[in-house]
Amino acid sequence: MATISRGRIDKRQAILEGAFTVFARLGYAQACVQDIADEAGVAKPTVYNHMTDKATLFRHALEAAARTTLDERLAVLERLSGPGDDLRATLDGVAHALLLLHTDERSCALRRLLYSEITTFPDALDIVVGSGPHRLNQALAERFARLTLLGHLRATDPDSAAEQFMALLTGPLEARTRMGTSPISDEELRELAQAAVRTFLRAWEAPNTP
Amino acid sequence: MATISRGRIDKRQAILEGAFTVFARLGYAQACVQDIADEAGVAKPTVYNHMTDKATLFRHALEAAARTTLDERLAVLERLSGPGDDLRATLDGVAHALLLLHTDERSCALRRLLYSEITTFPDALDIVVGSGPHRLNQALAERFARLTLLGHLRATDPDSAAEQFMALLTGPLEARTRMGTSPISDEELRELAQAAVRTFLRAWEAPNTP
DNA sequence: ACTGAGTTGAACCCACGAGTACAATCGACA
DNA sequence: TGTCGATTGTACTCGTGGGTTCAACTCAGT
Repeated sequence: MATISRGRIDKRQAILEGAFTVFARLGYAQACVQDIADEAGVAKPTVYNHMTDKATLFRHALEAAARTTLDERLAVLERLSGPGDDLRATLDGVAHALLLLHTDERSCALRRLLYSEITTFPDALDIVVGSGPHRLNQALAERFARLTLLGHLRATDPDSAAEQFMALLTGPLEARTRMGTSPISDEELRELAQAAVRTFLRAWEAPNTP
Repeated sequence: MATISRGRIDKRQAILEGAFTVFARLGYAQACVQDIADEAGVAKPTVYNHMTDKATLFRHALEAAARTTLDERLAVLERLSGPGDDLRATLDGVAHALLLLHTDERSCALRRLLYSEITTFPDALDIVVGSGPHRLNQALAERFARLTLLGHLRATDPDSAAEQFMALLTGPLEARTRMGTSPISDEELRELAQAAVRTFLRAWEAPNTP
């Protein structure tokens, strides 16, 4: 088992990472197992030693990548726990960090893969998003609810607030980065974050701030 | 030429439509030309009579579908030309119409295809988006600029306003429709539209409305 | 009826890639 | 050192699908 045979550095991990890399570069159908094996520095039969199928290899690679990016984002949201004296500055920071993660190579590739294979792998969305945007929105809504209790935000639906915050943040990116295929400067990212926060606060900030 | 031989109803059109249907259902790589020919009610060599290649067939199918959906959306934006006595009601109507188009089968399939093949067809984005979101944003920004002159909207960047309006509108959809794979009720669509317009106006409406 | 462009069905060639078989090898552990 | 399981390279089978060929056919326009 992978957890015991540590003699040669765990091949399974290398296979999963290589698989994600190649799938991200070529898409599911175009990627051939030999390429993946090469990318992982492994022989083709070894791949089939660990994964029964190209399809399950794909699923596992997706799952691993999704878990990684979700954890990164949740970590960023932690900053909203400490209330902070300057709400706008805190939100700006969080927004910028989220945009950085959102424009990450890994993240873009994952979204592309999900979009592309959603028809041939209907369960891929459950694998990835089952712990994806939903959990993220939920966590964000939780923070917003707390901010509402502290009198910083309007006392309306925090779920809707979280939904719209993420929309304001990531929506404009698609057009500007050509769906994640062209890079974007850090300044532009920072401006986008500030613009999103500005609009968000104008609409959601509690009217009676002392 | 296709413009002359009208004897048998234009095959070219049937081929393009069939191609888009099959590509949308299976993705580029999985779709085989025979399937497309069957879908179009045409023999395989006929396909190659009109299109030199599977790749160019793909490009032309994308282009045709993109032109269609763009025209539909631009038509909706026309409603913003007549200023209208009730801005919110007008925006609600436009937002709802845009959401309907955005959740259309054709539209979702086009987005999926674009996302999936953007790496193997880097020029696909130019074909589609060259007359896609950019032109739409531009048209919307134009209307917003006019509304600003009429004193309805804040006198700030109309481009940014258009960008954020579209983001507020379409962003929440992705999660709710599971990337366009699960249907959404018309009521929910209407609520989403109103929520987006509410937030948008709170942030962008001119402060001194008589 | 004659011509010619476009269409059709069927068969064909060829490349590519998933998955397997096998003999040789390596590394850990007794 | 000897044994065992995992790994490796190679070579193989086999299905699939892009693209082509060709003879028969259909339907204008004359």
